[in-house]
Parts: sequence; C-alpha cells; structure tokens
Amino acid sequence: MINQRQTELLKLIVEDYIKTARPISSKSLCENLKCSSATIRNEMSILEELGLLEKTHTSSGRIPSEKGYRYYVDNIMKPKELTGEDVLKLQTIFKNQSLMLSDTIIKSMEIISELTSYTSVVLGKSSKDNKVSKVEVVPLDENNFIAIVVTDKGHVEHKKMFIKEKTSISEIKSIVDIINKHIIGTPINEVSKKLEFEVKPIIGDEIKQKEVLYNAFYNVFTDIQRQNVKVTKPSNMLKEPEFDNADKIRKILEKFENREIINTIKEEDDGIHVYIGSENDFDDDVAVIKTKYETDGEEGTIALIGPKRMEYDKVTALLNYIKENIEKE
Amino acid sequence: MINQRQTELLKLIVEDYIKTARPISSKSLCENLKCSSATIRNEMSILEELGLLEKTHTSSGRIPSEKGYRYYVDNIMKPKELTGEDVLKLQTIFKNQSLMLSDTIIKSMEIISELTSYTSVVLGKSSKDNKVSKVEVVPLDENNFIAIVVTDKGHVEHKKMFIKEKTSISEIKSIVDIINKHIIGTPINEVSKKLEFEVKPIIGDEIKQKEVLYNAFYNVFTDIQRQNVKVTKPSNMLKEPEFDNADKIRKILEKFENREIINTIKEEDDGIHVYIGSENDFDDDVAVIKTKYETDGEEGTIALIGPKRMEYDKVTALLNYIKENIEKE
DNA sequence: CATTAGCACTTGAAAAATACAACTGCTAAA
DNA sequence: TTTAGCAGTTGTATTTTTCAAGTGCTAATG
Repeated sequence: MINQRQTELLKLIVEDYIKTARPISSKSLCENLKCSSATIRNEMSILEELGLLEKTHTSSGRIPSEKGYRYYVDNIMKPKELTGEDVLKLQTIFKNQSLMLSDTIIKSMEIISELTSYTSVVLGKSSKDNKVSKVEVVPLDENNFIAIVVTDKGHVEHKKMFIKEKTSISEIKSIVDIINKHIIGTPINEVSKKLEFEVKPIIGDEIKQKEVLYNAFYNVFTDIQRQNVKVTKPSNMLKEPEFDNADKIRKILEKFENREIINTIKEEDDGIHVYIGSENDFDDDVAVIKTKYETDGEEGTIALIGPKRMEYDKVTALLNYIKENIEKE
Repeated sequence: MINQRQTELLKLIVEDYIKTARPISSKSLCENLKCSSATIRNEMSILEELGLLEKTHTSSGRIPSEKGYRYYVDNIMKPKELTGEDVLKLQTIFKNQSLMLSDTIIKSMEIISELTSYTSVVLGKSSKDNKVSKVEVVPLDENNFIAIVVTDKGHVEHKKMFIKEKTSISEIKSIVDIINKHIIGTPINEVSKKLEFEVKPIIGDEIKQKEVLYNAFYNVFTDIQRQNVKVTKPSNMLKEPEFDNADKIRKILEKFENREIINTIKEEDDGIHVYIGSENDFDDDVAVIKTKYETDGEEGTIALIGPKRMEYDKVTALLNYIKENIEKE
C-alpha cells in the first residue's frame, strides 16, 4: 500500500500527464503538494521502485507506468460527473422513440466519440429474445425471390434467393406457409434446429427445389444473429501525440479494419472494464474501455478506444450512462 | 507535341517512378533508350521546360509533374491486360447468383482494393427503375410497428414507427391497404409525390394518427433512395511511401471518414475518369479513378483511390472490367 | 546538327559535433 | 523528515562535416 501523499502524487502525475502528454517534473508539483521538489523527488523514487512510475530517460520527469495507470483506475480514480451539456446531447438520442434500438446505440456511441475525441466501437447482435414473427417471400421474377424475416423485437433481415428452375409463386408460398406454421414464435437461436428437424423432412416430400429454398431461409435466419460491427472515426484517437508516427498509425488502422481484432472487443463480464496497454490487442499505447449490454432484443459490447493516456474517469462515466440508458429502454 | 523519343522517355520515367517512388536518373535509362546519359539529360530538360517533368532539387533525377501524369494517362498509357488470376477472383463474385447486386458491387470492389492495394469506394443507390412491389406493416406492440417496403428489383427497406396512442392493427392495416392500392407499381422517385397528393388527402379523412404513420412511410421511401457509401481499407493506400507522415495520413483519413468529401466522388459523366493531384479533393499526392455505373435497379459510382503514383493502366482496366460486368448482369 | 565524354557544381541525407535546457540524485544542513 | 544546493545525465535542437548521386555545360566527335 502507498501512503496518502504518494496516492495524491500518483493521482496528480496521472491526471497531469493525461492532459499534457509530457513527463511531469518534481518542481511542477510543489504548489499542489505543499512541499519542496526534493521531497517530491524522494516520493517519486519510491513510486518508481514500486513500478508505478517510469522515466523516459535518466534525467527526465516521471510518467505513469502501465501498472501506475492500473493502480489509478482501480484505487484512485472516481467516475467523473457528466456535464449537463453532455447529458443533453445524449438525451436527444435516447428520447427519439422512432429510432430502432440498434441505431440508438450506434448514434449514442458516435456522440461519445465526439465528446471524448476517442474512437468508439459497437459490437451488437439481436439477442435470443427475438422470436420470429413473420416470414415472407416476395417474387422478383421466375427465378429470383426475396426472403424476408421479421422478429417480434423489430429486427428485419432479407436475402435474395436464386432458383435455377422456373418456380411458381404458389410453390414458394406453400413452403413459406409450412415454415411459418412451424417457426413463428420460435426464438431465433432455435430456428436452425427446428428448420433441420421439423421443416426439412416435410418440405422434402413436397417440392423439388427444396434445397435452394431451404438454404436461403437457413441463411436469413443465420444472418439475423450475425455480429454487427460499427467503428466510429479511428482518426479521432490517432490525433493524440503518442501516435505521431506513420507506422504506428498504420498498424492501428489495420487493426480497426480487421474484423478479427475488432471481435476481440467482445466483453463477457458484466460491469465496465478497462484494458490498459498490453492488456488489450491493439497497441501498448492504447487503452480500451468496454462494457457488455444486454437488453430486450439486442445484446453486445460497446467500447471506447483511445490512448493509454485516456480520460478514464470521464469515459467510464459516459459508458456507464449509455449502458444504463440502453438497458432501461 | 513531343517527339517519339521524348514520349518513350516520359513513359519510362512515369512507369519507373510508379514502381520505385524514386527520382529517375538519366543514367538509369541509357539501356532502354540506347543512347548516352547526356542525350537523355538534354531530352529531360526539354520535357521539364514543357512542364511534364520536375526535379525534387537541383541535382536530383526527374519525377513526373502532375501535367506529366496527365499527359501519360491521356496520350501514352494503354489499359493493361488483366491476368487470368485476377479475372478468376472477380468471376467468383460475379457468378454467385444469390448475391444481391449491391453486394456484388461491393465485394468486387473489395477484391480490386486487394489486387491493387489501393482504397476502393462504392457510392450506390437504388435507381428509379425500382417500382414499389410490396408495402407491409408488422406490429411489435400497441405503440410500435415496423414498416417494410420491397421493390421489384429486390430492394428492401424498413423503419420503426412509434405511435403515441395505442393503435389497433386493423387501423394500421387500412392505411397500408390504401397505400398499397395507390403506390404499388410506382417508381420510387415518384412515390413522395403520389404520397403527398393522392394518399395524404384520403388518409386524412379516415385516421387520426395519420401524421405519424404518414411520416414513417414517407421516411422509408426516402431511405430507399439514400446514397449508400462503402469505403474499403483506407490503410491500404496509406502504406505508400508518399504518405509516410503522420499528419498527412491523418488528413486523408479524415476525408475518408467525412461523408461530404466522400460524396464528391460521385461521377456524372460516362466512361472512366482520372483525377490527378489537385484535380481531386483529397490531396495533391492522391489520384482518383472512377466511373459511373447504371444498371437495372441500382446506380452509382465506383472509385479507386491511391497515390498519384498509381498504376493507372491496371486500375483503368480493372474498373472497366467491373463496370462491364455489373452492367451486363 | 545530333550525340557524347568529361568535369565542375549543387544538393539532400546521414553522421558527427556542439550547445543547452530540463531534469534528477545525492549530500549535507536545518 | 524536509530541504537547499549542486554535480551529473540526457534528449533535443542546431550546426558542421562528409559523401554519394545527380545535373548542366562545354568542347569534342561522327
């Protein structure tokens, strides 16, 4: 454990460094801590010994180490009170009742990205609460059809079907009727099973093109549960001075463009989690703050990505606010 | 006009510079042009006088000027023959008949982006060929409904409607029936007009919540004609050495993230067009090659964005191939 | 007249040298 | 325990040096 003054010192250094991105000297903290620079230097070297501070070179001021940030986040920082202005901006999104939930989430995360000038990520998909409430086929011509599925939570998905042999709409209709009969009211995560074991056998007897049709619907149902990824403004966070290097920017950009890395954002635990530097898959200078959300019809993860030198208190408060508002809807 | 040898010289310099990104010296071209470096220097200074070549400093080799690239593109370059391998990759997309047209376009442009390591942009929207073929409302609860519109070319759009007063599905149905009666078969660009002058008056007499319902549908129809933007891998082109500078990368990145700039990609003229350096809105070191496409149900622009030092011959050939394949579908 | 050899000259890039400001660590005194 | 004072360290910015890679020009050549 570190003492009162050391805690205060660490707090000052972290918060000052977050603001300025420059190593903090002992002299600059005299006023705040009401003691001489020499005293502060003594305390600093203790914190350095503990691995909470680092120097960029022998005679430089101190910066927080990864462990220092972690200590700050876990033990020192308090979530920041949101400003009225910020709340107002977010409320205009949450109050708009004709937005679909998934759009509300995306829009609110875009706002956070703007408020913090970091980068936001939303990983969302329809949850298993969704039950199929309508299955429909619209013919385009004799070979092409559109399959549409709607769930009771308002998720709509569609897919084109191409059937080699000319097919009458009545043939299709009869299949859709069968599917409707068996599938309506089924939670989407159970649809595949039902399709396989209840619908397929029946269709098999009736229609020749069963395979294509069956597959088309199978795909629509799969798509409904697809992870949706939305990344906002990578350039935002890349403006921070730690990324003032073409190669570093390119490396991070590629990660944003790479679905696999983005999928590692997915959060399984409840609560708001902070991943600092080596704790995340982006870069040692990057921090990720994320939280799972789970609500009627939609679930996923929202995350903010920025420099390790992130305004943790503000971001934590904002994410929490969004999570609560999403989940109470 | 420039003579035979000067043309050959300009061609060699442009193509060599595109490959290497280094100024081209007179000596390095001796073998190709079968004359001494002094002769080449003489020719070079003529081309420089004409504004087709530039030096990076007094004693450097030559690089093409913007005008030099333009001359190369307009008068020297011939579209490159595509390799069998490239064609094969693209054909697997075009032959997949269960892809919707808009997905085919996006996927094929992703492939081009990969083949060239530049960045591709697709600006697409459903064309006015689309006629409304089905309008439907699915109820979620007493206050919320999903409005769905399908066109005869297979475009599907949906929107959530929130209605303050509890509304029975039969009330809604009657409106949908009216809309269906008047709107089916109408080209989407005429729907707003019809909605305003034919449907609105009738609804006004029948239902109290007309405003909200009417607006919801109005919005769905508007959305169907919305410009869709798809940008692939900005990081691709930013790997080129001319962008080896954090600030330059950030500037260009922002343009990619800014819808307004992206919308300037839109091309009105037929054919394949090249915009070099100051001719485009991105950066003096950037070139944009784009072409309009227009096909049954979908229209828009496809573009490739890369360094001014772009493989114009290859990109032109690829874009042309895509355009032709889209339009013959 | 077009071409070329030869050479002086220019320049950027890389490496080395210099100067300086901003810190720290340590010692000894309060 | 705190602090004043000072020697010592290091990065950064600036200047200097060196060097290779080119060019432009002149005069000779076919």
